[in-house]
Amino acid sequence: MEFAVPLSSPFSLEHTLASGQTFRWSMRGDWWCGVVGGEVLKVRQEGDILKCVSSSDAVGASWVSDYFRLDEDLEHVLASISRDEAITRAVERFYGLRLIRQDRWECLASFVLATNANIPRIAKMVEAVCAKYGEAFEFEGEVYHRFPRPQALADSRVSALRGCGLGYRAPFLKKVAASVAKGDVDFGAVASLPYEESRRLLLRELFGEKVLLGVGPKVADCVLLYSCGKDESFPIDVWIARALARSYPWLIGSSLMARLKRDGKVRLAAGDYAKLSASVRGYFGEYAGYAQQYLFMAIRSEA
DNA sequence: TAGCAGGAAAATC
DNA sequence: GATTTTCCTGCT
Repeated sequence: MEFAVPLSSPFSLEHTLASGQTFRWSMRGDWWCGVVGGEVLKVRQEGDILKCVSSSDAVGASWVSDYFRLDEDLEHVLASISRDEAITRAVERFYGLRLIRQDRWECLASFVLATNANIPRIAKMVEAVCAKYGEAFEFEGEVYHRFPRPQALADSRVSALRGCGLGYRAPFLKKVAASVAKGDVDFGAVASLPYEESRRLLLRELFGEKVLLGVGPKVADCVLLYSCGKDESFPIDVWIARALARSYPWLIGSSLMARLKRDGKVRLAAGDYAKLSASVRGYFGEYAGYAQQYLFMAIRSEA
């Protein structure tokens, strides 16, 4: 079906979909094309209108508006995070970038694959897994694959997952899928809690056991930010750590700063992550996650 | 807690 | 072409 979604608040489709928060979108001709909500969605921005084509009525204007969080007041968010020159420059440059509301299981599974990989590689791994384990369907004469159900990956063989180029990530993905398939991960409960508690719950610290192998603090923060509506979540990857070291040295503890300078590597020890996360969230406030996304784009664009 | 391995693709030289 | 790096976590 074809439909249009009017934009009443700033939005940049390009910056939003190219910001590394999601992995199943690509440019095909004039359209951004993705498989979301179990359907194909093609989107093109023409000024303050989004032109859309989807493979089902289920993915219509209200679905698109919810997915891109179009009813939320971005200007308010950006005013809130613009606390210094570095972030203000990033906001001006990538104005209209929005955090989107992704499927929770897909987001979790995708970021389990993200360790020690770059964005093109993550996208490749995700597509390979979808092609092998996701339900195939046809749209406009082409074959697409839905994101696999948790059970499909839980039932997979680790060796077959490795065949998708996952390497050591294969057993982690299978275990995470099994936990989700079994119902051990209550995403609804996670999403309903305040950030700190939701993070603990997702990491299963509340239950005293670690059910989710392959999900550390960074992956947990990505899942909370991109799929659970925790806008203050601030995932810290190597790029963000570099950006912080350069533009926000006062937010980084002196001992961590000294270590970063000493060996040049931006590898955060377990305790470092928690401290840095708290200090950055304290600085940027309730929309720290947006600040993270804009800073990520800014530092990446320099490379 | 600090150090290291992991596994393959992309980026860089 | 070889080497380094890569949106990190788990193990020792």
